[in-house]
Amino acid sequence: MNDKRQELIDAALALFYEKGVKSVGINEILARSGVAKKTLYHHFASKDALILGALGQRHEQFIGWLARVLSGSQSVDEVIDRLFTGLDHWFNGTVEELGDFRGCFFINTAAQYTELNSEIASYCAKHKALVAQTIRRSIAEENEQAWADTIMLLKEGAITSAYVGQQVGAAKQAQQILAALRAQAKSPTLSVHNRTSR
Amino acid sequence: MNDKRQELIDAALALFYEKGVKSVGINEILARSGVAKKTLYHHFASKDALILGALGQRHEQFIGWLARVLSGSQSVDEVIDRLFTGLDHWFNGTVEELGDFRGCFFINTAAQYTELNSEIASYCAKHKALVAQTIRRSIAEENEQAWADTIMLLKEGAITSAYVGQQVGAAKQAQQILAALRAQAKSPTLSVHNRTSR
DNA sequence: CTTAACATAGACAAGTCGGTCTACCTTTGT
DNA sequence: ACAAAGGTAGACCGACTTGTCTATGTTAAG
Repeated sequence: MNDKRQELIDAALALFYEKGVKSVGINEILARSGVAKKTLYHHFASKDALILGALGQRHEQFIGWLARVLSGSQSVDEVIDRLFTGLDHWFNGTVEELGDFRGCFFINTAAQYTELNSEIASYCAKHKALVAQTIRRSIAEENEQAWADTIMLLKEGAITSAYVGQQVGAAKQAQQILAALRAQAKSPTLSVHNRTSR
Repeated sequence: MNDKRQELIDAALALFYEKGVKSVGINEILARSGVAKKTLYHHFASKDALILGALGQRHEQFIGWLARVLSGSQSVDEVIDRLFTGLDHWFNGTVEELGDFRGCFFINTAAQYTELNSEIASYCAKHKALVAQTIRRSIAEENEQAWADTIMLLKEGAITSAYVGQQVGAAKQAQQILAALRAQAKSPTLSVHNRTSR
């Protein structure tokens, strides 16, 4: 049976995201899930393994949400519009799928596992790379895919500004910045910033 | 004497920034500083108070570095150039003043103190606001100060991308984006993005 | 010289941590 | 019917946590 394993991951992710991985003990996860300690250590070798499981679960959740938000986009402009509108909803807590907004789970977790080569820090970096890939693939125009990196940078800035800086309007701000960049890129007379590099 | 207090803060900040506030115990700070436990609790009411002290110290450090980097700037373009060149050096570990790059201490600490109204989370938000203010004041042109928010957003994105996403070139990427935005803002024919709003 | 402030080392309290283990129960396939 | 796999409850371990306290030493001002 994998359902005990799943219950553990669900409880762990909820608590980890709410309070931070270092602030949540094994026993709290057991109490919340109603699973016995022995069962936990039957499915996971250690707390770190459980954290990786929770990261994996959140990764699926987030990429799933992202893909749904971006699906059917016909242009870079549409990708930007959908993504940052979605982020705005997330920041304001109206995306049940992602839970109450408490910043990016991967950023928060990486901040607490500082050994750079740790499996956990690597997973967080990999997640970010896969998010970038998802954005890239949702851009129909092949010659515009370099926009994915710009979008990512603004997205990271918006998440951090919204959470740590408590700027709830950060997604809209980022969206305006991207709108300006797009307007410029489309202008034939002003091609200072050529978007084919990188 | 305040030098014991200072030694404690120095040791605490170094360890907290390197490993994260939750991963460092009081005893480790005492061992590193060579100060007695009783002395610590003479100067600080609790570990949280010591964390606030370390945040305060880092705030002074960072604002000091920032002001120095930005000092003498004559224009928004110059502010952007100096700031992101400085960030690039920081990310690549060539700013001894700020220590080995391990992301933003305030972002990392906020990620571990998730009660939104906690003194620690509030301090982190306040720090970000004061950084924004420092940037705003370094912009000579009064009608251009709204650029500070844009610069902040890109700066936060660059820090997070560099640390969590392990993209060492994030500062340069942000700088290119800002260069494009500036080029557009200066173009008389293309004023889609009016920079007086907030 | 005395007194007060500040320092030291480190035992100790009281609790939490991750993780192991015993003992028992339930489900499932052969 | 029986065995194996997976479950439960929770005692227990050793290490570590923040914070208090005793007992002693040093420094400086009046």
